[in-house]
Amino acid sequence: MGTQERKTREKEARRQLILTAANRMLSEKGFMQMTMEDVAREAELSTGLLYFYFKGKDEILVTLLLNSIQYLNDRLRQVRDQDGVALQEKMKQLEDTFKDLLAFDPSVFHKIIHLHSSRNMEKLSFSLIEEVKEGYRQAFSLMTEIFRKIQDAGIAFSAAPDHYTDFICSIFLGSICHAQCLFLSAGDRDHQQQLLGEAFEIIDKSVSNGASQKDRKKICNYSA
Amino acid sequence: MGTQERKTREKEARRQLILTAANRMLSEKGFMQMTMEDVAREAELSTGLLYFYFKGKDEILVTLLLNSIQYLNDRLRQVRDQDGVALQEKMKQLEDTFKDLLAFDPSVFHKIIHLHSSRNMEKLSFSLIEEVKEGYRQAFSLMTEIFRKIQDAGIAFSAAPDHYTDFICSIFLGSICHAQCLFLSAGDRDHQQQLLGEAFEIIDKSVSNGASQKDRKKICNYSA
Amino acid sequence: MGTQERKTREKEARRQLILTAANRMLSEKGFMQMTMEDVAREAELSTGLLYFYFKGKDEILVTLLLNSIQYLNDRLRQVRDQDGVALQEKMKQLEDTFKDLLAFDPSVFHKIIHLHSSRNMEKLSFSLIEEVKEGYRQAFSLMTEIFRKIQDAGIAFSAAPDHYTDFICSIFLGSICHAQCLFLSAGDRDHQQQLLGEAFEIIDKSVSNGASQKDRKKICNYSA
Amino acid sequence: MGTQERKTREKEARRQLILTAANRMLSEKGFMQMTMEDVAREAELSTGLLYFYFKGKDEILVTLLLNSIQYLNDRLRQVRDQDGVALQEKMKQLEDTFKDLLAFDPSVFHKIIHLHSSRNMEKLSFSLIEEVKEGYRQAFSLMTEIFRKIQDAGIAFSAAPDHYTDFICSIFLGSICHAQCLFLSAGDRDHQQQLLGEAFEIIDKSVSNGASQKDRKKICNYSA
DNA sequence: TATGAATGAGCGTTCATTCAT
DNA sequence: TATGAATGAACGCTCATTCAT
Repeated sequence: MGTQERKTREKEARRQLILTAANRMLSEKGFMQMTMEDVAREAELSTGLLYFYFKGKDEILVTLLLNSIQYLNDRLRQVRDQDGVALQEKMKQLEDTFKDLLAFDPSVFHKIIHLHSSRNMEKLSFSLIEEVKEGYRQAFSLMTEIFRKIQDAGIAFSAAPDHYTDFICSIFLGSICHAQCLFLSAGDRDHQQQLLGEAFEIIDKSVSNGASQKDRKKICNYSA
Repeated sequence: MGTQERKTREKEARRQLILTAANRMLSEKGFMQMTMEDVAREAELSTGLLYFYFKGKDEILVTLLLNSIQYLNDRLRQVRDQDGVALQEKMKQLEDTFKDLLAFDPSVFHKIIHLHSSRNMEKLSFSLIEEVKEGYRQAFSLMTEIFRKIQDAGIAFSAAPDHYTDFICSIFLGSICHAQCLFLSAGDRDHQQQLLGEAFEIIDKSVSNGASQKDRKKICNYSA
Repeated sequence: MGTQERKTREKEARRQLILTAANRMLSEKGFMQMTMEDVAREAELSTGLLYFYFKGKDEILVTLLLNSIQYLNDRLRQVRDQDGVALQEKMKQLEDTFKDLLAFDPSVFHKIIHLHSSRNMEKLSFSLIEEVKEGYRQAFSLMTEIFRKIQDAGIAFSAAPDHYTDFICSIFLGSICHAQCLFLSAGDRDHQQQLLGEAFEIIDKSVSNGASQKDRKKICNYSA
Repeated sequence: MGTQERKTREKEARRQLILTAANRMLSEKGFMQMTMEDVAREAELSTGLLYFYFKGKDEILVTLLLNSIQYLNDRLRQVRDQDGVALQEKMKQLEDTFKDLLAFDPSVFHKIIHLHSSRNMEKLSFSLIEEVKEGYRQAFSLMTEIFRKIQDAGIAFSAAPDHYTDFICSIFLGSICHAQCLFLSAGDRDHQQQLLGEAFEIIDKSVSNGASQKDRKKICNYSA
């Protein structure tokens, strides 16, 4: 019935409310400094209610991370499935994907970091950890497929597709981290997007260069 | 006086004892899980004494980080100042520098991460923060100098030297972080060095490619 | 009216449903570990509804205890009123009564214990406490009557009937408690009934012995 | 050195201070209602310090229980080893032992009860649980030895010594529990000692009766 | 210098109870 | 009657830091 449906919707809305509030506090204070009371206050709810919707603090974090992973994978799937585009376009799409992920979740890096902070996973349910693992695997797999497609199109990559996946992942994560170092040393803000952009620029050029040696004609247009 | 000198030396030795112990615990448990009592036990000292040598937990962390930054900068200076080597050699030296940094301090990444964890710097003394900033600046500056030298030697870089600095820093930090993701998703160990190696391989090739088009003769031997 | 009556009946049925569920959870988890949500889930009702039928968690416990007390008193009345049986038979009936009480409510001991746990009675309504008191008094009174009858029949008891009441009550409660100690120390199960049986055996024999000295002829058949 | 020794003594004194405070609060409020802050306040210490001396709330309880068990076993050993006393004396000594245990630790019953409250032992260290088990076993074993000695002396017991052990244990525990029932129903205080006394009186008489039939001469004086 | 006992604020979490619907 | 989301006080426990000796 409509009533039942509305309730379900409202419950989901509450969950989202909490997640949004947690995300705000997470960006503001970091995971360790964020208390459940912070989240409750930000969401204008009682602390107890948080535990009605989530098993605990860690589950909130992981749920948020899973959201971001899903966002990334959705975008990666689009990039993979979109045919008839030029190589540079594919790389540009990848760059935009990561930039948008960063806009979608500015603290995705910190979520990943905390999740891996050894002792924090022990309290998580097995299935939730599995979801994260699966999310990671899908992301890696999708990226590798994309790189393979590019390579199959004749572009001369200097390494195997899965190495490119690792390479791009490292650059994504590293750009965020290095941006913080720059922020500390120079005081500027928001280098993340910029660093990512510059890194992709370097990669793009080197790829074009590499490509040029093999099959320059094939660069512009290839189909899956 | 000799006595005074000996005292100073012994004090410094104690500090090192604590730092070494802290480093061990840091690798073992991570910063949040490491308690001051852990450090004291590992150093076979009392907790109270830690506060005689260091202002607090954070200061220990930052001191350790400064050590690692200094190690890095020393190495970078050597790379910069060593003349008469081929381009590939310079890149290889850079790669080795970072790999050695990782061996020298396996938890350097986590130190950086924690330092930036927003609220953790408030308790630190101004001068200590300045030291870190200065260390960062020097590292960036040294790397940029190195890249500039390479570029000056006629190697066709696809970007400005300081962008390469950011690029390499990102890759260094990102490789460590991504290695953890791989560890979670695949269960393998110790991808850090490997990922870093693969990343440098990709860069090397692209640089060679780029270089080859411009001035292949100049690659092999250049002098500052 | 019939409708009214049905409603009353249904309401009582609901109460019983809750009580039964609570009893199950009580045996399974113990009072402190049993949450109201446990009870609600077990009864397939909502938590809120529990508070329509009962003032709170403690009231459920006490209501269950009252049930068991009533069961005991009903049985004791039967033992008291049944004439023309031998002495040993009376003692056997008493033994069976307690054993059946234990079967009827395996957690009666824990209910009693919790009720007495000092601060737990403060929240209970005056009348409910009075009911428990009255139930206790009736049980003690009934048992004393039974012992008096036995004594009046010429059996040489070594103590006054009310002392025997206390004695038997202590043995009943103590057997349950001691069974738990044995369970902890030896790991065996279900000593309750056995301990109770052994205790009664000891009592029986000593009573027979004592009796034999005075008036053995009167043992076998006496009437109230 | 003297200083070291004094420190050790003072530390032990602190432990005792906490245990004493906990015992007071335990009698006053019961285990569940007693908070660590209560104990700290009563001992005029900070809550944190409690955790320096004890692993947690449960460990305090068990330590107190172990104290009482040790007290009991010491007394039982004395009873067992004292030769050349009459049978009645042995029984009287047993009675006094339990009465003194009750005076030594008025809440020993509640400690036992809580310990057995299923889920509470999970947090305890294995060795501590083993100590309790061993304490129980020793008590049972000592009592059984005592009863065997009495029986060997020619006293006609109506049951095996270990059944008598169970019997006496049940009566001890049951008397305390039943005293609470009486307190609730009648409002009187301190029936514990009295009930225990009455119970022993009943047992004594029945034993004397039983004994008289076999070997009255041996009652008065026997040696191990 | 060195010790380690002492502090105490703070946090994650639980759960009996209430209340809007 | 019935629901179940919402409340919020309470508690056990941790640990960086201090301080008397």
